[in-house]
Amino acid sequence: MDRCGRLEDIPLFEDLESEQLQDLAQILKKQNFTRGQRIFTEGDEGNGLYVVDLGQVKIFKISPAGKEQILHIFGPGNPFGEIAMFAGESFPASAEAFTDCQVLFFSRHGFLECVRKDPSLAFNMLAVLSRRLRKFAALIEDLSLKEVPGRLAAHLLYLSEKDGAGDKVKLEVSKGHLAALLGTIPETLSRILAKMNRQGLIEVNGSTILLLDPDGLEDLAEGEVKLT
Amino acid sequence: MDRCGRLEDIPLFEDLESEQLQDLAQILKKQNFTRGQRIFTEGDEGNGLYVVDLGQVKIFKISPAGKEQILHIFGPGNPFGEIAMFAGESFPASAEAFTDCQVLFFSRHGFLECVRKDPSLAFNMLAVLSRRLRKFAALIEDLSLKEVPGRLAAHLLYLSEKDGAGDKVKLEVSKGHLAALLGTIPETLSRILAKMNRQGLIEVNGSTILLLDPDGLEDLAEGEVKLT
DNA sequence: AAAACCTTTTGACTTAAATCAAGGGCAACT
DNA sequence: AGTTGCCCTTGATTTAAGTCAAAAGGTTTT
Repeated sequence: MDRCGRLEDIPLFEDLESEQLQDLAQILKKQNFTRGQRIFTEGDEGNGLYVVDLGQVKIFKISPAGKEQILHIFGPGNPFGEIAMFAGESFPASAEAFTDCQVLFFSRHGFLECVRKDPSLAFNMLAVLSRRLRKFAALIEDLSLKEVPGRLAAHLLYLSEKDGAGDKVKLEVSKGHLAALLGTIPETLSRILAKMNRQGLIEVNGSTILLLDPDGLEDLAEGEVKLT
Repeated sequence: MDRCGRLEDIPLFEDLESEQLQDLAQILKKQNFTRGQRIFTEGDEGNGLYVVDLGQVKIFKISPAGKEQILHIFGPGNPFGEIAMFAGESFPASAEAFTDCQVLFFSRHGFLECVRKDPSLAFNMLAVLSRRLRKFAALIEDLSLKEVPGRLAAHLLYLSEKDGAGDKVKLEVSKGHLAALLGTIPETLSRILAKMNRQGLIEVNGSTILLLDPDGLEDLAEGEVKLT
């Protein structure tokens, strides 16, 4: 989705009564942010729900030492800031514009009203939250039980599946950001890419990566083999 | 909560119409498990929702090498297995009886029917999922951005807050399990406890830990100081 | 009380990944 | 063309934490 022309094109708002769509359209406010601009910060009080309309938004945590763990990079159609709506009021992580972007903002009260009225919206929201829990569970598993090569292999396979583009994967983020997504640092990522390259698992060309040995990557991702 | 006598005592079912409570009571099935018994395994098809009635249930991931990351230890009143209900069908992690336990099981179809009928149930479910997302986000932060002493310090402070028992914390799980909860191994945990002891941060007596220097622990948890 | 079992601790060692520091490649701008 | 700045890579080193092995404490069983 390149842009959310109509509300009903947003997965979260699928199958909604047109009455609710109108209500939502009423309370919606568009906001613009430039690349790098902070949308909200961990700990801030959450006053509503955001949906990416245009561009990309990064959800992340950062340590005092400055190391960053990216939790999500959301594109058009993805809601964020929802946790604060349903549990407590503070944001559990920070959000900033990953690219110049436009977001739709729905006030807490108005949105909750709509959820209460339309079971479809509640269901869609439950589906969104469940998918994110699943994704987080996978990330926790990666961080706790896998080493960086395993995480990288899993990520590459995930990308190749998602894009359906065969064995050629095009990174849509810089390698530095990929490192933050994998819970490591650029230097380590660089070394591991080089090592995988040497071993004939992949072929790296700038931000294009050719998966030469998907089975080998699978073994790495499963933790059955080590990258020697 | 020591046991869920009535459904309406379960937070998830708070504020429900009595009609829905009756529906739920209809479809509910009680199941018993003995300590260590598997309830379901990651990847299994999810056919319904569980709620702990008696005892404790462990939700976890395990690596091929046998290292375990515990995601939750749930006591009475806590639902689990819900992600498979709302997003995809497979369980994202495994569940086993942490103690002998009894769980309530609600079939997928019947439960979804209730959610559709009663907005309160949807809301309660959204709150549950949101709280878990928040908890997972914190765990990801810990694993990615903090070292083990920081995680341990954070956990101890969390326990002391939760129990409200001043500065004396009683571990309800073995140190081995605490290690798996923190994403490390017993040896490492043991060493770090000993080190914190030596530095006068805590005083360990079996499974009772006295927090001698909460501020120092706070600094550790925030990553502002290192345990030398 | 002895045996068997499980948990925890301690020590010596290895290893994965972070840190520190420097250099290389590439694009944008002047 | 040259400079600036950014991103990426490479090398040397440090460090946190995992591994392996053994011993010490406890608890339950027989």
